[in-house]
Amino acid sequence: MDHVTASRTLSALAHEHRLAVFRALIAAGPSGLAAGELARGVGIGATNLSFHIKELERAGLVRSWRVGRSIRSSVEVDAVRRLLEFLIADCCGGKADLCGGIFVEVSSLCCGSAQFSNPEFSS
Amino acid sequence: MDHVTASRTLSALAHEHRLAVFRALIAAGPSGLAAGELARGVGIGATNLSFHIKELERAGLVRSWRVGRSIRSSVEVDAVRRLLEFLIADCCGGKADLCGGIFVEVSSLCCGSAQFSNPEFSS
DNA sequence: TTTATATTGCAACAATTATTGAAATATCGG
DNA sequence: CCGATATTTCAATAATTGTTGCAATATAAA
Repeated sequence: MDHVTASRTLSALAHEHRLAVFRALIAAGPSGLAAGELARGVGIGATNLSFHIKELERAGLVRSWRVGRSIRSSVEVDAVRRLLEFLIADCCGGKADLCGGIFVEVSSLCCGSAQFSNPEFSS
Repeated sequence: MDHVTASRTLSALAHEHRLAVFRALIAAGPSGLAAGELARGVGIGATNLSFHIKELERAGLVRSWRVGRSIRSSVEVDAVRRLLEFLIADCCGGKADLCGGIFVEVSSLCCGSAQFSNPEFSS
Protein backbone atom coordinates (compact mmCIF):
# COMPACT_ATOMS: atom_id res chain seq x y z
CA MET A 1 0.00 0.00 0.00
CA ASP A 2 1.35 3.41 -0.94
CA HIS A 3 1.12 6.36 1.40
CA VAL A 4 -1.51 8.18 -0.68
CA THR A 5 -3.84 5.18 -0.53
CA ALA A 6 -3.15 4.74 3.17
CA SER A 7 -3.95 8.37 3.81
CA ARG A 8 -7.26 8.08 1.94
CA THR A 9 -8.16 4.90 3.77
CA LEU A 10 -7.47 6.53 7.12
CA SER A 11 -9.54 9.56 6.10
CA ALA A 12 -12.44 7.25 5.41
CA LEU A 13 -12.20 5.81 8.91
CA ALA A 14 -11.54 9.15 10.57
CA HIS A 15 -15.17 10.11 11.05
CA GLU A 16 -17.35 9.15 13.97
CA HIS A 17 -20.26 7.87 11.90
CA ARG A 18 -18.10 6.01 9.41
CA LEU A 19 -16.06 4.46 12.21
CA ALA A 20 -19.29 3.30 13.86
CA VAL A 21 -20.44 1.83 10.54
CA PHE A 22 -17.09 0.13 10.03
CA ARG A 23 -17.09 -1.47 13.46
CA ALA A 24 -20.66 -2.62 13.08
CA LEU A 25 -19.71 -4.25 9.80
CA ILE A 26 -16.56 -5.80 11.28
CA ALA A 27 -18.78 -7.32 13.95
CA ALA A 28 -21.41 -8.39 11.43
CA GLY A 29 -19.00 -10.41 9.32
CA PRO A 30 -19.25 -11.47 5.67
CA SER A 31 -23.04 -11.36 5.46
CA GLY A 32 -22.90 -7.69 6.36
CA LEU A 33 -25.79 -5.41 7.24
CA ALA A 34 -28.51 -3.61 5.31
CA ALA A 35 -28.29 0.16 4.90
CA GLY A 36 -31.46 0.63 6.92
CA GLU A 37 -30.12 -1.38 9.84
CA LEU A 38 -26.93 0.66 9.76
CA ALA A 39 -28.74 3.99 9.61
CA ARG A 40 -30.85 3.07 12.63
CA GLY A 41 -27.87 1.63 14.49
CA VAL A 42 -25.62 4.62 13.94
CA GLY A 43 -28.49 7.06 14.38
CA ILE A 44 -28.22 9.04 11.16
CA GLY A 45 -30.51 9.63 8.19
CA ALA A 46 -30.62 7.39 5.13
CA THR A 47 -29.20 10.10 2.88
CA ASN A 48 -26.29 10.73 5.17
CA LEU A 49 -25.58 7.02 5.60
CA SER A 50 -25.64 6.52 1.86
CA PHE A 51 -22.97 9.20 1.54
CA HIS A 52 -20.74 7.63 4.19
CA ILE A 53 -21.10 4.11 2.81
CA LYS A 54 -19.99 5.47 -0.56
CA GLU A 55 -16.96 7.02 1.09
CA LEU A 56 -16.04 3.70 2.68
CA GLU A 57 -16.48 1.97 -0.68
CA ARG A 58 -14.40 4.59 -2.45
CA ALA A 59 -11.61 3.87 0.03
CA GLY A 60 -11.93 0.15 -0.68
CA LEU A 61 -12.85 -0.65 2.91
CA VAL A 62 -16.37 -1.83 2.21
CA ARG A 63 -18.25 -3.56 -0.59
CA SER A 64 -22.00 -3.59 -1.15
CA TRP A 65 -24.53 -5.69 -3.03
CA ARG A 66 -28.26 -5.82 -3.43
CA VAL A 67 -30.44 -8.37 -1.68
CA GLY A 68 -34.07 -7.80 -2.60
CA ARG A 69 -35.00 -4.27 -1.69
CA SER A 70 -31.97 -3.80 0.57
CA ILE A 71 -28.36 -3.00 -0.11
CA ARG A 72 -26.09 -4.93 2.21
CA SER A 73 -22.50 -3.95 2.95
CA SER A 74 -19.55 -5.74 4.50
CA VAL A 75 -15.91 -5.01 5.26
CA GLU A 76 -13.12 -5.73 2.75
CA VAL A 77 -10.94 -7.56 5.23
CA ASP A 78 -7.85 -7.52 3.05
CA ALA A 79 -7.88 -3.75 2.81
CA VAL A 80 -7.89 -3.54 6.60
CA ARG A 81 -4.97 -5.92 6.87
CA ARG A 82 -2.98 -3.93 4.30
CA LEU A 83 -3.66 -0.71 6.20
CA LEU A 84 -2.53 -2.10 9.55
CA GLU A 85 0.57 -3.55 7.96
CA PHE A 86 1.39 -0.18 6.41
CA LEU A 87 1.05 1.64 9.71
CA ILE A 88 3.48 -0.56 11.56
CA ALA A 89 5.88 -1.33 8.73
CA ASP A 90 9.52 -0.22 8.66
CA CYS A 91 9.57 -0.08 12.42
CA CYS A 92 13.02 -0.20 14.00
CA GLY A 93 14.73 -2.59 11.63
CA GLY A 94 14.46 -5.50 14.01
CA LYS A 95 15.74 -4.05 17.25
CA ALA A 96 12.89 -5.80 19.03
CA ASP A 97 14.81 -5.96 22.25
CA LEU A 98 14.47 -2.20 22.67
CA CYS A 99 10.76 -2.28 21.89
CA GLY A 100 7.85 -1.59 24.20
CA GLY A 101 6.55 -5.06 23.44
CA ILE A 102 3.43 -4.17 21.53
CA PHE A 103 1.44 -7.14 20.45
CA VAL A 104 -2.03 -7.29 19.02
CA GLU A 105 -3.65 -10.49 17.96
CA VAL A 106 -4.71 -9.24 14.58
CA SER A 107 -5.70 -12.77 13.79
CA SER A 108 -8.81 -11.90 15.78
CA LEU A 109 -9.85 -9.88 12.74
CA CYS A 110 -12.10 -12.55 11.39
CA CYS A 111 -15.70 -12.81 10.38
CA GLY A 112 -18.65 -15.01 11.10
CA SER A 113 -21.59 -13.52 12.97
CA ALA A 114 -24.19 -12.13 10.61
CA GLN A 115 -25.97 -9.72 12.95
CA PHE A 116 -24.98 -6.92 15.28
CA SER A 117 -23.02 -8.30 18.17
CA ASN A 118 -21.95 -4.82 19.16
CA PRO A 119 -23.67 -3.34 22.25
CA GLU A 120 -23.35 0.04 20.59
CA PHE A 121 -26.16 -1.08 18.31
CA SER A 122 -28.63 -2.44 20.80
CA SER A 123 -30.67 0.76 20.62
CA MET B 1 -10.31 3.33 23.87
CA ASP B 2 -13.70 4.92 23.25
CA HIS B 3 -14.97 5.65 19.77
CA VAL B 4 -14.58 9.42 20.08
CA THR B 5 -10.90 9.07 20.97
CA ALA B 6 -10.40 6.53 18.21
CA SER B 7 -12.01 8.85 15.70
CA ARG B 8 -9.74 11.73 16.76
CA THR B 9 -6.67 9.52 16.62
CA LEU B 10 -7.55 8.38 13.11
CA SER B 11 -8.17 11.98 12.06
CA ALA B 12 -4.67 12.82 13.22
CA LEU B 13 -3.21 10.08 11.01
CA ALA B 14 -5.53 10.80 8.08
CA HIS B 15 -3.36 13.43 6.48
CA GLU B 16 -0.53 12.82 4.05
CA HIS B 17 2.03 14.96 5.85
CA ARG B 18 1.11 13.72 9.31
CA LEU B 19 1.16 10.13 8.13
CA ALA B 20 4.62 10.70 6.66
CA VAL B 21 5.76 12.23 9.95
CA PHE B 22 4.26 9.36 11.91
CA ARG B 23 5.97 6.71 9.82
CA ALA B 24 9.28 8.52 9.99
CA LEU B 25 8.96 8.59 13.76
CA ILE B 26 7.92 4.93 13.92
CA ALA B 27 11.08 4.14 11.97
CA ALA B 28 13.20 6.46 14.10
CA GLY B 29 12.29 4.77 17.36
CA PRO B 30 12.43 6.12 20.92
CA SER B 31 15.11 8.73 20.29
CA GLY B 32 12.83 10.35 17.75
CA LEU B 33 13.70 13.10 15.29
CA ALA B 34 14.18 16.87 15.45
CA ALA B 35 11.51 19.13 13.94
CA GLY B 36 13.97 20.42 11.37
CA GLU B 37 14.87 16.92 10.19
CA LEU B 38 11.17 16.10 9.89
CA ALA B 39 10.35 19.27 7.97
CA ARG B 40 13.11 18.58 5.46
CA GLY B 41 12.20 14.90 5.22
CA VAL B 42 8.50 15.49 4.66
CA GLY B 43 9.15 18.52 2.49
CA ILE B 44 7.00 21.11 4.24
CA GLY B 45 7.69 24.42 5.97
CA ALA B 46 8.61 24.67 9.62
CA THR B 47 5.37 26.46 10.50
CA ASN B 48 3.28 23.82 8.84
CA LEU B 49 5.22 20.98 10.46
CA SER B 50 4.84 22.60 13.85
CA PHE B 51 1.08 22.63 13.34
CA HIS B 52 0.99 18.97 12.35
CA ILE B 53 3.23 17.83 15.20
CA LYS B 54 0.88 19.62 17.58
CA GLU B 55 -2.05 17.72 16.03
CA LEU B 56 -0.28 14.41 16.54
CA GLU B 57 0.50 15.37 20.15
CA ARG B 58 -3.09 16.44 20.76
CA ALA B 59 -4.18 13.00 19.60
CA GLY B 60 -1.72 11.39 21.97
CA LEU B 61 0.20 9.71 19.15
CA VAL B 62 3.44 11.64 19.62
CA ARG B 63 5.35 13.23 22.46
CA SER B 64 8.05 15.87 22.19
CA TRP B 65 10.88 17.20 24.33
CA ARG B 66 13.67 19.70 23.99
CA VAL B 67 17.29 18.74 23.33
CA GLY B 68 19.43 21.82 23.10
CA ARG B 69 18.06 24.01 20.34
CA SER B 70 15.95 21.24 18.84
CA ILE B 71 12.60 19.77 19.76
CA ARG B 72 12.63 16.04 19.23
CA SER B 73 9.47 13.95 18.81
CA SER B 74 8.74 10.25 19.00
CA VAL B 75 5.73 7.96 18.73
CA GLU B 76 3.63 6.99 21.75
CA VAL B 77 3.68 3.29 21.01
CA ASP B 78 0.92 2.40 23.46
CA ALA B 79 -1.53 4.75 21.77
CA VAL B 80 -0.90 3.01 18.46
CA ARG B 81 -1.48 -0.40 19.99
CA ARG B 82 -4.75 0.77 21.57
CA LEU B 83 -5.93 2.16 18.24
CA LEU B 84 -5.20 -1.04 16.32
CA GLU B 85 -6.89 -3.10 19.01
CA PHE B 86 -9.97 -0.87 18.84
CA LEU B 87 -10.23 -1.22 15.07
CA ILE B 88 -10.24 -5.00 15.06
CA ALA B 89 -12.09 -5.56 18.33
CA ASP B 90 -15.50 -7.24 18.59
CA CYS B 91 -14.91 -9.06 15.35
CA CYS B 92 -17.09 -12.11 14.76
CA GLY B 93 -17.34 -13.41 18.30
CA GLY B 94 -14.82 -16.14 17.71
CA LYS B 95 -16.05 -17.75 14.52
CA ALA B 96 -12.48 -17.82 13.28
CA ASP B 97 -13.17 -20.77 11.01
CA LEU B 98 -15.20 -18.53 8.69
CA CYS B 99 -12.55 -15.85 8.65
CA GLY B 100 -10.37 -14.70 5.76
CA GLY B 101 -7.32 -15.54 7.86
CA ILE B 102 -5.96 -12.08 8.38
CA PHE B 103 -2.77 -12.01 10.37
CA VAL B 104 -0.40 -9.16 10.95
CA GLU B 105 2.63 -9.43 13.12
CA VAL B 106 1.95 -6.34 15.14
CA SER B 107 4.79 -7.39 17.35
CA SER B 108 6.95 -5.87 14.65
CA LEU B 109 5.84 -2.51 16.02
CA CYS B 110 8.96 -1.98 18.02
CA CYS B 111 11.56 0.68 18.31
CA GLY B 112 15.30 0.95 18.24
CA SER B 113 16.93 2.78 15.35
CA ALA B 114 17.51 6.42 16.15
CA GLN B 115 17.80 7.77 12.62
CA PHE B 116 15.75 7.67 9.45
CA SER B 117 15.78 4.18 8.04
CA ASN B 118 12.96 5.05 5.67
CA PRO B 119 13.90 5.47 1.99
CA GLU B 120 11.19 8.11 1.76
CA PHE B 121 13.51 10.35 3.71
CA SER B 122 16.75 9.90 1.80
CA SER B 123 16.27 13.25 0.01
C1' DT C 1 26.03 40.37 24.93
C1' DT C 2 25.56 39.74 20.15
C1' DT C 3 24.42 36.72 16.44
C1' DA C 4 22.71 32.55 14.43
C1' DT C 5 19.69 28.54 14.65
C1' DA C 6 15.31 26.22 15.84
C1' DT C 7 10.57 26.31 16.69
C1' DT C 8 5.99 28.28 17.68
C1' DG C 9 1.89 31.65 17.66
C1' DC C 10 -1.00 34.48 15.10
C1' DA C 11 -4.03 35.95 11.45
C1' DA C 12 -5.75 35.68 6.96
C1' DC C 13 -7.11 33.06 3.34
C1' DA C 14 -8.07 28.77 0.61
C1' DA C 15 -9.94 24.35 0.23
C1' DT C 16 -12.36 20.41 1.63
C1' DT C 17 -15.92 17.84 3.94
C1' DA C 18 -20.53 17.04 6.25
C1' DT C 19 -25.53 17.45 6.54
C1' DT C 20 -30.18 18.04 5.06
C1' DG C 21 -34.60 17.64 2.45
C1' DA C 22 -36.93 16.72 -1.68
C1' DA C 23 -37.26 14.15 -5.73
C1' DA C 24 -35.81 10.03 -8.40
C1' DT C 25 -34.89 5.02 -8.91
C1' DA C 26 -35.36 0.13 -7.92
C1' DT C 27 -37.60 -3.90 -5.90
C1' DC C 28 -41.27 -6.52 -4.00
C1' DG C 29 -45.98 -8.25 -2.78
C1' DG C 30 -50.67 -8.21 -3.97
C1' DC D 1 -49.90 -2.56 -12.81
C1' DC D 2 -50.09 -0.23 -8.09
C1' DG D 3 -48.70 0.93 -3.53
C1' DA D 4 -45.21 0.35 -0.10
C1' DT D 5 -40.39 -0.04 1.20
C1' DA D 6 -35.36 0.84 0.56
C1' DT D 7 -31.77 3.49 -1.12
C1' DT D 8 -29.53 7.06 -3.97
C1' DT D 9 -28.86 11.52 -6.43
C1' DC D 10 -28.90 16.32 -6.46
C1' DA D 11 -28.39 20.92 -4.84
C1' DA D 12 -27.92 24.11 -1.21
C1' DT D 13 -25.85 25.27 2.96
C1' DA D 14 -22.97 24.78 7.11
C1' DA D 15 -18.84 23.59 9.37
C1' DT D 16 -14.18 22.17 9.66
C1' DT D 17 -9.41 21.86 8.29
C1' DG D 18 -4.98 23.15 5.87
C1' DT D 19 -1.50 26.53 4.35
C1' DT D 20 1.33 30.56 4.34
C1' DG D 21 4.35 34.43 5.85
C1' DC D 22 5.75 37.20 9.44
C1' DA D 23 6.80 38.24 14.01
C1' DA D 24 7.92 36.35 18.58
C1' DT D 25 10.36 33.23 21.69
C1' DA D 26 14.05 30.20 23.27
C1' DT D 27 18.60 28.23 23.15
C1' DA D 28 23.42 28.02 22.09
C1' DA D 29 27.98 29.52 20.42
C1' DA D 30 31.34 33.10 19.73
